[in-house]
Amino acid sequence: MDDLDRQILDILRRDARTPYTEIASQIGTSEGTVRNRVERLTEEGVIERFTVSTRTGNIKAMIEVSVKVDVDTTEITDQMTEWEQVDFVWQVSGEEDVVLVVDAADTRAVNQLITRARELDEVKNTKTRLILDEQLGRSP
Amino acid sequence: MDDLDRQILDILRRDARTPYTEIASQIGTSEGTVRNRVERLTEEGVIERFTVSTRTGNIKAMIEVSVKVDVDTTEITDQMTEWEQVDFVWQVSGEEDVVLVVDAADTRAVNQLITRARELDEVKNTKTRLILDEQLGRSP
DNA sequence: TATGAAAGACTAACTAA
DNA sequence: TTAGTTAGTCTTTCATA
Repeated sequence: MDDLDRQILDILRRDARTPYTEIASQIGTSEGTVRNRVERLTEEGVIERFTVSTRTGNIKAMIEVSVKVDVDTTEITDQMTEWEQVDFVWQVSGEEDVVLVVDAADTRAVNQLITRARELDEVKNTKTRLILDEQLGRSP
Repeated sequence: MDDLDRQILDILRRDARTPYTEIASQIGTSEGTVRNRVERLTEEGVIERFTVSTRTGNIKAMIEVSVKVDVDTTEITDQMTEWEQVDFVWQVSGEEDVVLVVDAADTRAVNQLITRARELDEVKNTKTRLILDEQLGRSP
């Protein structure tokens, strides 16, 4: 991972559809180099996936979930990935064990997700935060 | 937003490089239809951006930051988006005001970010959670 | 919804470090 | 031996009917 890699990632994070030729001219190298490096970064797992970030609804939120001590958290998270309007399911350290990042149509939909989580026997408690604003960082 | 849109988004979320022709054949429509819909979804803002998700380091974490009451949070978040290894900066409701989603080389790098946040006069407190596992949801 | 033109990505052969 | 370049070819996208 050198500086050229970081510049490529920076451009792709902002627009993953930027043509290789365009990236190449921005960072002063050839199309082939960019292509080879993107391929390498993908193989190495530095690039996890090419994706789209969406906003299907009006509300983004984090639902923090505490599960009971004797429960295999992965069992819960596997279920939650199947729920609609859930973008990410994170297992985290700290007070709570699972964080759902959701993109919901409205507050009612968020509430339904919270209810659904609370209805699981394994879930002790939930805490919800609305994401009021999201800014993209510089990452690499 | 009908079912076809949802199917397209579902495919793009998993691999945003899937050719329109390939998407079309998967969902039983024409290339032109897929292209027009992706274009529309992008214009409407349902697709926020085409991007890459990366794992440049070994550690992903959330750093929750409380700022003082009399501070304009946006001033802080604008700075934080410039910090390296920061993927997202969220302004959130709840106990804390800002959440940084970071992708750091190692625990030391996470610690440096925490220190950097704590050094800001406007910051009251921080709380960090490691993201132990990330799963992609079904979202739309 | 087709079709052809234009843009972009890929192959493979080559060069340089 | 590895990274970078480039010309030619194939694929995808896009505009038009």
